[in-house]
Amino acid sequence: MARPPRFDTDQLLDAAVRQAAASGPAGVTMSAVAKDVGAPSGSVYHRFPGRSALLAEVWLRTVERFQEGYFTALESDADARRAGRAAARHVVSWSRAHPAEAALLLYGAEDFGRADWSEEHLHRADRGSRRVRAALASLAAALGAEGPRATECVALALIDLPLSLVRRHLRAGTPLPAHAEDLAEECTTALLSSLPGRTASPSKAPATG
Amino acid sequence: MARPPRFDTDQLLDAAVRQAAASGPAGVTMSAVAKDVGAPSGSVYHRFPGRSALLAEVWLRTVERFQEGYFTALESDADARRAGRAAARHVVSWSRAHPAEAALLLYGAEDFGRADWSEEHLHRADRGSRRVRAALASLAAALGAEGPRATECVALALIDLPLSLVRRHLRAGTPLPAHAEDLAEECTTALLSSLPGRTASPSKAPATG
DNA sequence: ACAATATTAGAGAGCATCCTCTAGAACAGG
DNA sequence: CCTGTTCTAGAGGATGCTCTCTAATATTGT
Repeated sequence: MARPPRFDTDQLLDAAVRQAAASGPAGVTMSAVAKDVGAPSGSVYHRFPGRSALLAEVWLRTVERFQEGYFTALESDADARRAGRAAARHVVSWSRAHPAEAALLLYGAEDFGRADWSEEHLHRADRGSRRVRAALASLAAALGAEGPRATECVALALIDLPLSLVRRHLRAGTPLPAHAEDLAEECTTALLSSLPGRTASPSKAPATG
Repeated sequence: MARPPRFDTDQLLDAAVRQAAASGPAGVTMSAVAKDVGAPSGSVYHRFPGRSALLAEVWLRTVERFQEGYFTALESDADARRAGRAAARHVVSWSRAHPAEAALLLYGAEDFGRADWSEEHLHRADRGSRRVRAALASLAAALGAEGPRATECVALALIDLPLSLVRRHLRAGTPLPAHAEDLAEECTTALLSSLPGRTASPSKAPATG
């Protein structure tokens, strides 16, 4: 007993992603999103209580969609080194498959107005980052390297480094080259092989790389 | 035969840097800068023809100040590997010494309205990036690795990776830890040691690439 | 002292955006 | 058909920002 929606939430968020990729988080205005899908601004406000909510949702949806495959890759292999390589590849290939959403990932939650988010949105964000931190720490432990410094190095290898590669090309406007996944994997391998405190020795499995 | 300025260019640019570090490039508004130094908006427009010019100047001044020391580090040593390590350290230590300006470096020229820049500003920007590309390519060649892929890997090792380290802490709001320079150097060393096509050998040697 | 000039000072027009508000349209169920 | 709910539709106020314009002011050289 209700009128079916002409513009649903995902449709609006898709438009928000396009805007963010094109003009940055600041370009995600309620009117820009409305115009993008051909809706009046009232329809956008019907779905989201305000701009902060829209920004939070578009950021969280993107991050969660990315993390979905990322965790799968991270847990794809019992060997920590191989799992790390798979994760690095995933960052690049996911970005290749979803360039607009990848452009979003290059920003941070602060750029999407985290300061104005609701409790619930903050909670969702925290949940995600805690999960990432835990996975990275456990992978570092599996590699035999513990402590915050090792975890930081693993984070650099498995997240920041592949993202840098993507950022470089998105900023330049050039498409990701075909060998980008290989390059990311190689670089990650190199970093993991020189973890502080260790040089190279498997956790439970043999194999170096 | 002229009245001395109460608010000079550098003072206004310093305020712009503070604003950009605090609220991103979008937060650099003419009125925010004016209020920051306690000047009326007219004084800001007396120095800069418009917002695009202010954004261009603050971006270029920051990049050029950074590059000044960066190139010195890159050319500090005839051995390419040592020079690369010095460059990576410089990225981190400069960011530690100039946190607000480092926050700016984490953005890109596009975020500072490059699309609206004057010919001259575009020229200054191009000049800088050409010089960086040249230095990286020459360092890659000195390492015996040629081709765009090797250059890209060197860029990752000498720029993006140390910047990622800085970004991680600036985003989190935590200060750069004392060992950050060491960590950057180690990671860069690891990457340089595994350049595509090579593994390890001195500077002028034949090359595979 | 006087003229010339660079600069401050700030009001206000023009514009875009965020958000509110009211009116009505489309559809499911009785 | 009729009722109730969800949603579209878009006008309009409030706010904030860019930029212009006029007038006043401080300083130097003569």
